[in-house]
Amino acid sequence: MTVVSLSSLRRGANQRRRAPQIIEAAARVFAERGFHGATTQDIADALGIRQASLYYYFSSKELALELVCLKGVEGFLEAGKAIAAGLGSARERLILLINSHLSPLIDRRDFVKVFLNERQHLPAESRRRIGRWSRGLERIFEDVIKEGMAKGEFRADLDPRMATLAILGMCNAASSWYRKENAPIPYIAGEFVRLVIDGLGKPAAKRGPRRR
Amino acid sequence: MTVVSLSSLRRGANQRRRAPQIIEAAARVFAERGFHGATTQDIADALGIRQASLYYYFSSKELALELVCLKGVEGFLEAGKAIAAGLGSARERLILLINSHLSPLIDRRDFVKVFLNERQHLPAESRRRIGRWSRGLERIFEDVIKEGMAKGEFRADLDPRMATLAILGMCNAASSWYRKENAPIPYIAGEFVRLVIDGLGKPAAKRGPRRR
DNA sequence: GAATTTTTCTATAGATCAATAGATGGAATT
DNA sequence: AATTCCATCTATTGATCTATAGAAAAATTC
Repeated sequence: MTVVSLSSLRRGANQRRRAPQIIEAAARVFAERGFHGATTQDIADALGIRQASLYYYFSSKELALELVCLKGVEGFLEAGKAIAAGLGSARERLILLINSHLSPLIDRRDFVKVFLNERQHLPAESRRRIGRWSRGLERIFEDVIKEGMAKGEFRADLDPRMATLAILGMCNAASSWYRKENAPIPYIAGEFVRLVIDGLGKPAAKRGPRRR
Repeated sequence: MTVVSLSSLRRGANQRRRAPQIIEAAARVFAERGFHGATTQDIADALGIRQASLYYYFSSKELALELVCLKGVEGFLEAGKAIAAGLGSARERLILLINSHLSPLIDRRDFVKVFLNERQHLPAESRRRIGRWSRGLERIFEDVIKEGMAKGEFRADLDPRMATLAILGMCNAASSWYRKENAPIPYIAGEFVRLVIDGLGKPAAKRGPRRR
């Protein structure tokens, strides 16, 4: 009789325990040197193992890039959807969107940076898949802006597409300077929100109570 | 007696007549595939010549990148300095800066894109040189914003550094989507200006005449 | 049209890099 | 202690890519 032992149940679950570390090292190296500028040797060096040993964890350098990009996207994916489905005024939701779009930088800066800068080098299929998702996020922003225009929360003469691209560009750029500037993400998000909602200019009237 | 003929005067001036074309092809290929993702063969293919023939025009692939980046920077350089030295209110000058920062996209999109995305792969020395210039441009924006705050044209509670990074991020991102969206640069600049100055939100008071 | 200069070509060297194959060491399991 | 499984290693192949050398062709000049 073969008895299903505890250890045999665990089998497979324990496989490639170091995989997360490996992918994180890949993210770091790709973020620093770019996908094509980085060699598998660089990744191995960052881990203190031999180049060929990496292939125990991924079957190709391109797959490593895909894994890194996926982890870079996840952060946005989770947060964005929840907010899109949630409640609140357009203004409130835009604030949440900007915050949630910046927050993955806290603990996944390299993954996000690689996703933003290197996804173009993914093989065709996964690039399309990730591109589709990317457009989905743009739409979430755009829809909230349109809603705000329709409800009179935002100016009616906006071009919502331009506004979306402007906001996303602004937020995404943070991935490249977040390391050098040392401002905490919630602070950055706060400044961005005020800039996007109110602009640089002084309000026409004396600073009065804003509709809430 | 050797007479200095017209042709001998012209000598050297006529050398490498095709150089601008070669660099433009390099810009196109670097913009599309990234510096390390592009091969010299790709550039040669874009020109319909042999790979080795390129080395008549530049002595290394890295030098080609440098030439492309320089042409990508020039556009900003010229315009930015003139505005910084010019007259006008902070608001007016910021508007000019945003316009002049976007305008090189019209006729040098690939050069700008390569400068923004691939300058990190330049050899140390030229990277530093270009980095120094880049910080110079940031300062131009930041100084105008500070001036606007001091003169009461802009809100006093801004973080001028964050505002600068936000605006530059927004503008620079345009280099990556300008091709797909088909909006003319002056239109994009106009939308960005309104967004930056006034924000998305409706002014607190009824749309009144703004101070000019 | 001969001479000179500019441009492009062929051929190839030399280096780097991703990926495979198979061996080895070590931990866990029985 | 023997066995099985996991992780890493050594060694190497084959492909790709930059860059050089020198010949050939095309254009320009005299």
